[in-house]
Amino acid sequence: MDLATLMYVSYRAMDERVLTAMRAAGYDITAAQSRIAQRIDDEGSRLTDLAERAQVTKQTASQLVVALERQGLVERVPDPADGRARLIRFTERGRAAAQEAMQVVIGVEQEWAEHLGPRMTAQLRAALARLREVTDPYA
Amino acid sequence: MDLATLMYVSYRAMDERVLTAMRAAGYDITAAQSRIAQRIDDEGSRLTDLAERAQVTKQTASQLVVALERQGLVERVPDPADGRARLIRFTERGRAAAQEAMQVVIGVEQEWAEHLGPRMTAQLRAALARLREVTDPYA
DNA sequence: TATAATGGTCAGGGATACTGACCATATTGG
DNA sequence: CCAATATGGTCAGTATCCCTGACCATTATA
Repeated sequence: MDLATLMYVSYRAMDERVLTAMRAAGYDITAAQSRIAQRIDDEGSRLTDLAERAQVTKQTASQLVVALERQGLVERVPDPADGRARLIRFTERGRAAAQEAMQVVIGVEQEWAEHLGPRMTAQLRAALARLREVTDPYA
Repeated sequence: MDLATLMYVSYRAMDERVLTAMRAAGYDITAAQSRIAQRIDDEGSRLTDLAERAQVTKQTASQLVVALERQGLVERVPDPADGRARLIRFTERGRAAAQEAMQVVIGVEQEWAEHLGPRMTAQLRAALARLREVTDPYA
């Protein structure tokens, strides 16, 4: 099995775990919404930036933000620095959700670390970080 | 950045490379179609098995197979062992496409290996394979 | 100040993937 | 041996994702 497929398998497993946990916690969120939400800065982010970071068009990003907004997880406020722009930022509820999701990620990573052992875990992280240098267009 | 997201970044880069190359070679294939096609055995596979391996419903798998069939990449033949089932297998053109895709994957992996060096590449593969033991429901 | 660039939205469409209902063939328990 | 159940697939309908193209408002630039 090639490296990319191996990565996909585990990525997908994580995704599944996080979404299941979030649904159990009462958040009706999807994978794509989560990928956008993960990229919102604490001070708020512009749609264009979110789109670029998530590697989707701004139209797609906009749609996902609308969905997050409908669930009361984010809000859009005017950007004081630019009359055209609006800042997307977490609501209280959104921040709580983000933290909850992060807890799940940390938990799953701990499970993984237990299975791999500390040495292999460190090697995995180092290799992936290094690989990112040539695979992440927005690094 | 968490491990799963790091994996997603590189997985996605590979995906992009393969699809771009395939389109350049005249195959009008999508990522989802490719994920199904990758799982077709040389002797042919049943829809249900493909669906399970790709972790989608059989309805979704069926739809993707139809798309591959329309492009002349796969064909469906009755399964001699079971009157209900049909075997999905590559056509000549499909086999050629699969090989072409494999070449691209190998090429990209070589690029990655050059960036990481042989030691880190081996560590990455070993760690991912090990991780798969706890993340792949159909391993 | 006219032109171009940037931040976003609206409209429309194709692909992906799901649930639910259903049919045909195989398998199994009585 | 046959009724009940399981399995392999299809059909229909729908939500989400993500795209292209067209467009508007504001900002930056020549």
